[in-house]
Amino acid sequence: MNPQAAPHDAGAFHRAVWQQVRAIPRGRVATYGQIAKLVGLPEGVAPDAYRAFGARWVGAAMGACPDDVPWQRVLNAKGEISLKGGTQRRLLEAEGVEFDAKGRVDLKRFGWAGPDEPKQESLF
DNA sequence: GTTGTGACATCGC
DNA sequence: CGCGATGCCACAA
Repeated sequence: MNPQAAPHDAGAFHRAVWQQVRAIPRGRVATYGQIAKLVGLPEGVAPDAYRAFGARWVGAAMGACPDDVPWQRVLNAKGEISLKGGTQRRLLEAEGVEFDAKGRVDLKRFGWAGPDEPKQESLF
């Protein structure tokens, strides 16, 4: 159906994003690009376009995500919070995520490798 | 229907 | 490592 139309199911896409965000273990963070990649390429969307704006669609989905979605665990590629205010940071700190002086998280340490990565917490 | 902006990523300097 | 510029889709006014 919709061989070429495939008008990018925003509803299904948003849902897929939320589902993926829910998979992020506590005390772990993921980037928008990571989530976008895990969700996969929506039908009818060019890989280039997805690479360029997929992460943004994820962010857009976050803006409408239900409360049961740990949106706070989603950060940008720099490991920093895009939103202003200190709400998100405080929520992450409550989970054990550390921030540096620049307000950035060390993705090498708290970055989520993905669903392939076991939920173990061998941080040390 | 056009214009503008966005919870970003990547490349170059 | 930081900053600037670019890419390109969807949605709101």
